[in-house]
Amino acid sequence: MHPIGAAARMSGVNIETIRYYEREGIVPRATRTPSGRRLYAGEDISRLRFVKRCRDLGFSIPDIRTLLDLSAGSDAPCADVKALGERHLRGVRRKLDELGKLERALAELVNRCNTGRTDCPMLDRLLADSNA
Amino acid sequence: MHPIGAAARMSGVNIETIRYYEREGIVPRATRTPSGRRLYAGEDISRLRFVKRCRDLGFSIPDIRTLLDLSAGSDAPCADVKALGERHLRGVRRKLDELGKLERALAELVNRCNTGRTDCPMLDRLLADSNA
DNA sequence: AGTACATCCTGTAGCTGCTACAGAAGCAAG
DNA sequence: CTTGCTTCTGTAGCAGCTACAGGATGTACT
Repeated sequence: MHPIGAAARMSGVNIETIRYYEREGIVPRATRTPSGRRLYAGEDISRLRFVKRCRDLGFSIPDIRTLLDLSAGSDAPCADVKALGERHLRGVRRKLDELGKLERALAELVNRCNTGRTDCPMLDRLLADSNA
Repeated sequence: MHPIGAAARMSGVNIETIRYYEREGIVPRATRTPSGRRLYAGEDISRLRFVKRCRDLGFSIPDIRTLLDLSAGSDAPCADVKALGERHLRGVRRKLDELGKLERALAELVNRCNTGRTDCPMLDRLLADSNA
């Protein structure tokens, strides 16, 4: 059994975040020492790692809750997990697409800027009232 | 002079957001009718549009403040504007890169899922304690 | 035993950029 | 004069943490 600091190091989730997850019910309440300090067993740390992996993949907290529920079920309903993953993937691709458009627009704007003179094509564009 | 609803329609910035920008000092305090309603002139609406364009390009509020200051200066320091744009562009590209990695990882995970059976490769991966 | 220092506790406030109320007041049309 | 739209202020909420403050506890060393 490890105190929260060790659990944080082992899981890659930081201390404050672990406490936050506990408040939110993402991880179960830790057992405590007589003085009230949290203690984590191996499976608790695995769960923290699971949550961290999901977060790194961009899953939302509600999605993670669902994934945890699914993984806790007697049968692991792969179809549901896959559906959730696919939905999330579509969201990620949409964002990727939007960010790509943004990148192109921004790059074009920055490229116009030839720093030689004082007047600024980028600023002019942003300030222009026409949308042409 | 237009009331806030018209200003919102004309600028594409919604009413609550306009008031928020005013509170934050992004746009100057609007003049008011005797009864206290906000009134916007053409230049106010241009400014709102400027802010909107910047937000659409992903600039943060502090960055927009800087851009507004730069554009208000007697000389428009193109070099500074360009530098800010480039810095932002680097940030966008970094995010794009990260999101791309995430997309690949997620796609691989989802692809592994063959919904036929009850046990779930994706979940297994997320749950696994090894990082192999 | 004393003391220094790290770690931990709870509870609350802050971050970004809005958005969504509630409850009151003004305004325009029939 | 009533109906219904718009606007007002002020406050709280969203996501997902992060950063305190102020106190207790644990550990290591002298």
